[in-house]
Amino acid sequence: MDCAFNWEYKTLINELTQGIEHTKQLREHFHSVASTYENQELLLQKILSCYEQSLMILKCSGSPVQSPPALPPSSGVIESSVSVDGSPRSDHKKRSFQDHQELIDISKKRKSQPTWTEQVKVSAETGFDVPTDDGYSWRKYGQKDILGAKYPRSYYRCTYRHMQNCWATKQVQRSDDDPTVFEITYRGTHNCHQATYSALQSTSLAETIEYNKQANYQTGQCSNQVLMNLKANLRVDTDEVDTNETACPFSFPPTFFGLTGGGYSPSFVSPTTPESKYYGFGMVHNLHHSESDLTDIFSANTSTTSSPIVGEFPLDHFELDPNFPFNDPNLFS
DNA sequence: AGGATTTGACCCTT
DNA sequence: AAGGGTCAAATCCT
Repeated sequence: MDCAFNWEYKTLINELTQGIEHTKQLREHFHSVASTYENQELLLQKILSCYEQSLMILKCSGSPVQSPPALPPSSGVIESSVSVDGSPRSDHKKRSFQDHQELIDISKKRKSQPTWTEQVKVSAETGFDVPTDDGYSWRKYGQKDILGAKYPRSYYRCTYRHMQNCWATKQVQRSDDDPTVFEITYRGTHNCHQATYSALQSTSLAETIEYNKQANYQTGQCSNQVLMNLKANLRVDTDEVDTNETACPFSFPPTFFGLTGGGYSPSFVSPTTPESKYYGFGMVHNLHHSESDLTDIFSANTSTTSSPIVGEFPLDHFELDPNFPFNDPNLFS
């Protein structure tokens, strides 16, 4: 059976089921004295979102996601401080053909990574400082003056790049027009262990609408990426999917689906957050990714399947930290 | 001492 | 060739 269709079908069912569940909850809220307007509004948004997602899936079903090509032999080795033959990487001039080919693969991979931006406004409370805590642990690896920009651009990569082969990066650029606004460009998706926490947060909170409105409905376009985003964040059973070829081990930061910083509890933000300031503000998401890149995305992410850490997030099958706050009544509300 | 950040140099893309 | 992205040695911080 066609994997993409299979997944779309399941996602659709899942969306509609969730819509029913939310509607039931809303009905209960109507009969509850304790129910607040905000809660009801939130449920309404959830329901609307389910309908919108379902519609989107139906619209997109005309352009099914293609199965990814087999990985090139070298793509499993993404990057290391030494080359294949063990020589130091700094010796670029003597790079072998194999190394060169490897770099090309890496380049392709990076280029095809899903990319989206957030505009984050900081406030006086945060000291107008760089918004660093988005639920993930980042390490700064570069800073660069950009032509025509007043402020330098900072480059961050996932702290667990080498430990867990997580290739997510982000760029932080302060806005020229409004220095309190930071444009954060995320590239690639986390497949490190912290992604599990964050993905769970994203599903535990209802503010998943903002992203979709801003990034997808706004453009009126139907991207396969959207489907993959859904796949990464919804409770879809992907058991029947061949994980070697078509699994989409994506998980997006908690803000990716419009989750605002104030929406999730700092108590379980990131396992380790060196840059531990907490920011809460509205964000605008803007996904930009070409559909033609999809096959590369699959390739890029399937290359991580050999890793012991799996970023894929079908909630039915994930592994959880035993300390995870399941008892939190708001967790799955 | 080990990890994080800074920063100049290098590489790749356009 | 220019500009952006990344690397890695040097430096800083805890």
